[in-house]
Amino acid sequence: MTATTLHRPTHRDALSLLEAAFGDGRLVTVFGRCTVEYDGRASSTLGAGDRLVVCKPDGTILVHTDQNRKPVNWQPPGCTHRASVRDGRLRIRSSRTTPDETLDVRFERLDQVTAYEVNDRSDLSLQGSEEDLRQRILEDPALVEEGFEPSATERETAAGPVDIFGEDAEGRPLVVELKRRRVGPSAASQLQRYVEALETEFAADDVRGILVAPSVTDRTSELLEENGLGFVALEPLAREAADGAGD
Amino acid sequence: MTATTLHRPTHRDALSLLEAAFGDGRLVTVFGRCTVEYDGRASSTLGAGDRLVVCKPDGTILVHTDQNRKPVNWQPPGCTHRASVRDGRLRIRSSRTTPDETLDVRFERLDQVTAYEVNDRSDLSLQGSEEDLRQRILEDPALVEEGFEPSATERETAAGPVDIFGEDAEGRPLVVELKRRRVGPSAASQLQRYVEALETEFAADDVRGILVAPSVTDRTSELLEENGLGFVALEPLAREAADGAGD
DNA sequence: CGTTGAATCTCGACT
DNA sequence: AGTCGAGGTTCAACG
Repeated sequence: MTATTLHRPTHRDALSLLEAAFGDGRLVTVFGRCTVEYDGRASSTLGAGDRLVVCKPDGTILVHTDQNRKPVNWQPPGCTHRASVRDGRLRIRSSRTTPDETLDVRFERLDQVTAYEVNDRSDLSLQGSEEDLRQRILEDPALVEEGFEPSATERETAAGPVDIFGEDAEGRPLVVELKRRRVGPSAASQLQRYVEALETEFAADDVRGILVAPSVTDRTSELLEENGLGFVALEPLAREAADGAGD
Repeated sequence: MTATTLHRPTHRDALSLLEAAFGDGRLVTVFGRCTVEYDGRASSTLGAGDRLVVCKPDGTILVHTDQNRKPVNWQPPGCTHRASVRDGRLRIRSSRTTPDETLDVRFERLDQVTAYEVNDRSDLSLQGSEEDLRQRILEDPALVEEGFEPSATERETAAGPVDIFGEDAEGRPLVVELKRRRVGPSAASQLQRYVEALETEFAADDVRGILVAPSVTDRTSELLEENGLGFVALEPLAREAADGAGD
């Protein structure tokens, strides 16, 4: 039996299932009317309402309403779940240290409690990250510029590490800043700081900077021009139709 | 009845409940063995495993494994859920446009399907945010410095909007940058850019900058000194024991 | 441990 | 719809 369910259980019966499930590594969902209090890095209170509470065997707890991707309250992995009954009401408390944080869920009404046995050894395979973009360019540096020769990634500068560092066709230092999606002015000023840091380091004034991203905002485009920085439109994934690539 | 549950249903019975629930705004959970494919801003594939799938009436879909706070796959609010049966297997597809994104969940085994009616009008009350820190300072500007007189929040500069702008006891322009938690060098350079932008704007060289945060890293402290910027240790919430406030 | 930076960031606010 | 900035960001990598 991979799923054990109680419908409209008493708070004590719910407690029994929760304690058993916490003990043997099952994932638990509780649906009902509850209030939630959190105290830790910040603090919050949430009045009564119907919510889906998910307790994972790794110590994660999620409180979901009928809206939004983000849980309205939560605890990260590594927390300790404890269930109890106070004044005849089920309470789930999840806490951790460093930092000290506590989440309290008090149920006024229980609609359903379920414990699931989970078997999942499969890992997610994701494409389209900034890392993919880096790989793409290192395999074919001409995507940035004909004659570009990368010499290092994550090279340290006084302004922080740069994504790709190398030389252009004429032997000038070239800094490449990567962004996996459309970027604003912050990326341009970050690139400018790298260029300035390297010009100081080399006591030179011919360090070049190129921003590689799918597209940039208008203001960013101005900033790049003002600072003599370049831009190359490139997406982390090669698309069949390069429809909205240029901007 | 706020919760309707099917145990080990046929894929067709599950489809019926899903279609009904999607139609009348219920929240649905499906637990079973499934594969997941995503394509949109990035793309991913996930092999077969046991997962909890949550479909919210606002168009959110979450695929949770037994680990981590983050769903292994998801779609944000505003998506359209569609359920179907192909080759005798339940499939849930959630998609949207701008950007084009699709999530496909195919079930090999169904353990449980539940539809919940959710009533939740309660709003979260959160304390300890940067907004709280701003309030604290505007109510008592001396927390930053004796004689500080704020004149504007979110004042625009060439380097972007500054958190709090005003004058010090001697009438010099003063920029305050707020951070709700311990900060790194980026906050210091951001503040420096504000000061420089305002010195250009005023054609002056006496613009001051103060960083307000619970604490700063060592390197950041150096950066602040180098640039003649100030630092005030302050937390968004007044704590009973100001234990780790100074740094 | 803390520190750093990406993320299918999410989310709200504002233009 | 696009842009911007905060977040109890989360998360993994690295020192």
